[in-house]
Amino acid sequence: MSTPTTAADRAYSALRSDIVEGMLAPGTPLAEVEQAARLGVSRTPVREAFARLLSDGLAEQRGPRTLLVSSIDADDVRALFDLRWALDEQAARIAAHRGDTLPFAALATRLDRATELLATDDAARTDYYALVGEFDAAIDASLETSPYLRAALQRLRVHLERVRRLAHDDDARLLRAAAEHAAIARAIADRDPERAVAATRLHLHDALQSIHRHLKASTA
Amino acid sequence: MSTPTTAADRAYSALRSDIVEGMLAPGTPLAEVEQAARLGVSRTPVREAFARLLSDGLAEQRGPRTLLVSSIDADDVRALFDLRWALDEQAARIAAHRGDTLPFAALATRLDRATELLATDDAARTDYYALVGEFDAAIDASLETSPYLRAALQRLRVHLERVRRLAHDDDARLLRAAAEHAAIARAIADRDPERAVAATRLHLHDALQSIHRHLKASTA
DNA sequence: ACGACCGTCAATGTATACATTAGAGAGATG
DNA sequence: CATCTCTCTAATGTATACATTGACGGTCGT
Repeated sequence: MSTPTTAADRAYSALRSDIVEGMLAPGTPLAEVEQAARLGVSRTPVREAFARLLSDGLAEQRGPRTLLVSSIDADDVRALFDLRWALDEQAARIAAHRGDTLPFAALATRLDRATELLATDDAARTDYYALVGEFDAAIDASLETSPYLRAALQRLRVHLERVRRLAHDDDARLLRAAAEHAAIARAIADRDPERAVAATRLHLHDALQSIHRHLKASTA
Repeated sequence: MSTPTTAADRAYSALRSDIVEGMLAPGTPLAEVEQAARLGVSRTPVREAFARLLSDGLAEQRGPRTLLVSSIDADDVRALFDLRWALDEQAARIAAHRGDTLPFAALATRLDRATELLATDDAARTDYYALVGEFDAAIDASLETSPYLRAALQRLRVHLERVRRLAHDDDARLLRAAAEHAAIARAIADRDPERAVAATRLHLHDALQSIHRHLKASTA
């Protein structure tokens, strides 16, 4: 009962976490032997993990034989949002059309409550991020009949989490983000696709601006 | 000079082609030993190829240890278009904003000419598909600064080609498709994002309808 | 001193051997 | 006759050995 999953899966999860959490910094070379030793497995599962990271875009190839942790800068964020805009908008539209209204209604109220909490207690960040996670899960559930879109969204989210760690939201931004998320959830709960799309656009616009402000500030 | 690429790459390309072209039918089991023997390499590169096919969505897992060529039916097509709609629309918008106008202007005229040709010479199918390929390449070129969107599009196109082989366009449809494509190209060449998006929507709507008609006809 | 060229070797790419397990099929049982 | 279990095998998952190549450091030339 020690290894419920395969070694390749564990290697992948470990590396992926290390990259997303910044433990393996962008630009770090990924060597099979080194990681195999670190993770306590042979090169074979590590190799498989590297292939998946490459397909995720978490690693990139430089030259024919060297793999690096992929870089992520302000320009990547903009490029990421070019895709996110398309996917989130469509996801919101579909969720409003065919999603289960109940979870979104519940999330809307909980997000509103979180807005109040965040105003007073700044330790509620974790709760808010957990709520966003639930929101994403609710979106995924609504996309049961759109597996391709759902898969694209899930691939995207890994990168977005990386960005989130890079550009830590300030409290004021978090407050507005919660309100924006609540607006999206409510529009979906009301089965109003147009409003859901509009609210999503608003959220993405603000989120991108906030991130860019942050990155510009930390670069300068 | 016999192997310019790695064995894993060749195995992947071969399997991918076989799946897209229908030589490996949906539902066919993919066994490492069998494919290794067929392709004349060891299991290792085949294994790597399988991993990539899985991440492409060209193969799917049934149970913990069996891989099948992924199925594709009318419902998959609808799901595929849920994603395609989002991506193509955004791509058209961005191409109209920042793309090189010249290639699109050239493509527009060539597509119009193809429309005339298709009306008389039905052997011009190949030419038309080649033009669409060039159009896609021009879109990709316009997305140089949006690599995430471009990557998502490229992943999607493999599946679309599979659909195209599944539901062969009839001549009438091809004619309209060429005209619709020309309209998109012209809108992009004119740097008119809104029109490009509208033309894209029109094209996708018609394409989806045509495919569904075809599939319903062949199923019945 | 700076750049191009080249040999070394360490890391990758591939094959194979070993360990493990899922899945097909025989047999038993209701 | 269907279903369930159990076995057994053949395939996968992993490790390792072998082959191959390109990244790095040194040398040479200018």
